[in-house]
Amino acid sequence: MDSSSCTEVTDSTVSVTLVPSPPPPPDKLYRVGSGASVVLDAADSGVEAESRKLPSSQYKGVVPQPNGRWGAQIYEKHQRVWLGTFNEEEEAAKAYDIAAQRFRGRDAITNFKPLSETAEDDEVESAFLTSHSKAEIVDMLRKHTYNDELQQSKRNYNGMRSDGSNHLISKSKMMMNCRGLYVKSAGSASGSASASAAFEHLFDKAVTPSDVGKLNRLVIPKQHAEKHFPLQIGSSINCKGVLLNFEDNGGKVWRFRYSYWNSSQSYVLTKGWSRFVKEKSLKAGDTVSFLRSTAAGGQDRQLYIDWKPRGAGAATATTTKASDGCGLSLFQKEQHQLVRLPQQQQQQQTIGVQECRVVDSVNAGPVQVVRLFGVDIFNGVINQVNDQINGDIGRKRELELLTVESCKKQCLAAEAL
DNA sequence: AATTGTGTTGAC
DNA sequence: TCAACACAATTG
Repeated sequence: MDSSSCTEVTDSTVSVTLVPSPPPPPDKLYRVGSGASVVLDAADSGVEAESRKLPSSQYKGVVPQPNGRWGAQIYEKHQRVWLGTFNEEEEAAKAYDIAAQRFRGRDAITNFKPLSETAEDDEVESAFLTSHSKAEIVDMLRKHTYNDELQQSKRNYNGMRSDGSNHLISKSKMMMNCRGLYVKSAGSASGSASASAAFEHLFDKAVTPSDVGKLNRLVIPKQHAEKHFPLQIGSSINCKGVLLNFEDNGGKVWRFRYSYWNSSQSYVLTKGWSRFVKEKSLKAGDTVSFLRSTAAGGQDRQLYIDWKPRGAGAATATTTKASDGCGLSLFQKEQHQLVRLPQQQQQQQTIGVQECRVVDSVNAGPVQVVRLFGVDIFNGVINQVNDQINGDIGRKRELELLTVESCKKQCLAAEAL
């Protein structure tokens, strides 16, 4: 084995000719069972042999999943890049198209022709694509947040160009982005509130081996949990808990399910936590800190999470673990009016969602960068950086990004992503 | 237990 | 490159 998969390729733009989109597959097949070799098992009369196999997709880059869903994938450098799973075959096909355009250029062969309706939109989308690394695009596809992010970027683009300082908004907004791509209803509208940042340190916890182990959960010390993250009875304590969003120093938003485990009588962060551990390479003994911005609204408690290596004080998470880019400590630099994030704090059914952000306080270093929350202030730069990162140096990071598993299921959408 | 998405292989 | 198939790794 060589490089562990996940290739991040250089931005070569191959040109292929476009293609008439393949005929829409009218028939919906349904499958059952697990495992590719499954069998519906009918009587076999030879001809029926076909029925035991998963139906192939008529779309390029789309593969059937044992459970009836569809996976999307694209190849590059002899390696497969997984684009996620989707309920609808067309969604998967679309995901492939997007990836194809990002990976192979505008003229890449796609399932459906133009990505966007109007020429202008198409233009914007292309720009959007190229302004993000392949890994980012893939990540969005896997998380089903692509559409949203694209929308956001469009808004920012229209609404505030020519205003020097808005570049960052675009990014941060995108990071905060939450609704799944299916959400059509209720829309946009929501204004934005500004988070004039002031951070309140909630508490720290030195993670235990089990916090970073296979259990995929972080135990929140009871006293802290009850004080800072009270679970509301009706909505969560009994079932799924709530989803909390945090943003890390790289500007990445992390969502963890927070709930109470009766069995162990403890408060825990579950879903999503393992990913954080993995990406940050958290080791037992390291410390995670939870913060909250005291926003004007008072009610909108944005949460942040930070972490530092065991050694305490100085080491820089960033350096050590290359995760999310610069460690601009919010604590120090704070007051970066980072600003208005879409306040879509919609709550869904039993699950409540809160917006939070994570910060890396460790690195208060002299970093004087133009990166805020890991985001470059200048768009152009973003690309370069990304592409560099994606070069050899950042292979690992790329990997992480790609592996960062995805929120599967649309539940996410439902769950308020 | 249900699902995802990776390992692999063979066809193109 | 690509998709089919098998199945290990993750999540729920």
